[in-house]
Amino acid sequence: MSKADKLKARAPRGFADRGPADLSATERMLAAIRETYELYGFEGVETPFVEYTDALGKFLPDQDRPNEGVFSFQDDDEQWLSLRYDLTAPLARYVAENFDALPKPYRSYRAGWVFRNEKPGPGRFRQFMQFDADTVGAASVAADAEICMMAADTLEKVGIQRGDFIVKVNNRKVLDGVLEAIGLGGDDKAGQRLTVLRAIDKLDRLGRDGVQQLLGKGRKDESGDFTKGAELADAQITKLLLFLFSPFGHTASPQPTPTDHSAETIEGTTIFKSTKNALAIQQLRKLDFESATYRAGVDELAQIAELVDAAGYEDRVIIDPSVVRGLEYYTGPVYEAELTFQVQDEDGRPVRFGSVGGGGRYDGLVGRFRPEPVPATGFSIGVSRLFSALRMVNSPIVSGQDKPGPVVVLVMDRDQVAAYQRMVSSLRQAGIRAELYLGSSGMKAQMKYADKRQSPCVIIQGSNERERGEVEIKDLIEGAKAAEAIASNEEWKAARPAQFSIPEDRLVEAVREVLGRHFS
RNA sequence: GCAGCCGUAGCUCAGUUGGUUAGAGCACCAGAUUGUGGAUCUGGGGGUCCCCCGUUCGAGCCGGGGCGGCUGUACCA
Repeated sequence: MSKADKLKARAPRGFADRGPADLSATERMLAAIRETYELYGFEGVETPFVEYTDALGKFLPDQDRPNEGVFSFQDDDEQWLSLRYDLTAPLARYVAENFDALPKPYRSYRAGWVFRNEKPGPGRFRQFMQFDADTVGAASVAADAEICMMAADTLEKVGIQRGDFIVKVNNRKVLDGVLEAIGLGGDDKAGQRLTVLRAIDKLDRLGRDGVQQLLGKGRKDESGDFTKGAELADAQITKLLLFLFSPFGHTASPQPTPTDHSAETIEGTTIFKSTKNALAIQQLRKLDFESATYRAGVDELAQIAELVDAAGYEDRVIIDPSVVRGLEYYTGPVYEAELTFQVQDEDGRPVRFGSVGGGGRYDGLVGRFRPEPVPATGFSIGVSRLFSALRMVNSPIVSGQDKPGPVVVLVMDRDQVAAYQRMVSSLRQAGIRAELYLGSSGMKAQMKYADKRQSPCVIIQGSNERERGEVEIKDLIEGAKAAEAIASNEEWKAARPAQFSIPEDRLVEAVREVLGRHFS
């Protein structure tokens, strides 16, 4: 059979395998997140990967494009099912289904895989993990403030330094109020409102000029592709910019970014960067848009600011009116956890990491299943994104030393496998990772195998040792160090560095000693 | 989705105006060493030159279409 006839071994586009190093590092990171969530009083819950499509709330697949955005399929009874694309909608379903039994407010966390059927890119997969925490049944913005503080604690817990991240907070009511006040209220303006929100959402990436273009006629990107704008009048744009930059400077990071300036001039008014949430609230009140929604939203932000400032989080949880988040179901406070440090990619170009998580209040979601309205708020961490960020800053939680490989018992004589297996068993019974070499190659290959497995040492017993009732232990870590000084192969072989012989009944003891040398 | 760039061994890449059997380094396997990781030397396995169609006596190279990758942009619960 020629190679062309063989199946090509490849993971599907946008799906990734994970090796042992990733697995254990991810596990450590998840444990740290879980610990923080637990500390705040949240409890675990798990829901399935698959939900009824209508429970996910987006849209029923139509016949032509049943998998637009989500992975969907039909059950025996014609019911549409979908792989979940976030953890919020499934939680809403769970809470509604178990409403009477759950304590309220119900506070729970869960980590899990979610799936999105869209074009993958670097660092962007069709299967990825989220780690959420939600408070359901609490209308008070104290719940929102708490979740923001918890997000900050979580990032520190996994090894992001204070100052290298911020949790930005805004309120959809504020945004809605501003849009209303500049004449974009009403159902007929829904499309335009959406375009405006999308433009605002891009502030940190495109900067003020880009957003200004998108609010007006539109913007052309580097490749010459044109994005149609919201077609707002200049007066409307000015008001929006005044709003966006009112507590100006809160997307700031130690390094310059497109949005990081110490002052901004809009229509002759120069606005200086403020660094205090209370000041930001003052500014927002000063703008005084003619909208009850706006004032209610600012009041909520003021409460949140007061709570986080009182708890000493004012340098990490920051009011920022440019945060938009999802366009689908958020109804009140929205938040976004952003990493503010810069790193270099492989080509040495500076890269900003940006958002590693976000969330907000979704008061309408559980209510879809219930006769009564149920307020809820929650936060979601993009586990994979956070993980690669931690890799880049070398957080000890992901770069910590991996556990050593197994002690490998070499097979010198095929007819002695039972004896070798006995050694393996005695090591295992002593709690030491160990294995018999199960391949068919010679000794040299077995040494290479042990090396690749990161074995701390190998056990050697040929006929010579057996006759004396001994085994040889070769310390591979020590040996590798010793080898650096050896140039010729003859010397290398003769020296047998870091190798010693012991009576067979002292095997466990001696291996323990070797392990103790390197992994105390 | 749209736009630009790109596609030769597991990886990084050479490959002349279109001309024998397509190369290198690294990696892998084996031997030198009948029982020792590294280094060195020698040898070996690996390719539908992304795919299809076309032009040509002849295509890795030229043309068209497709697929895939990267970058930007759009969408994003």
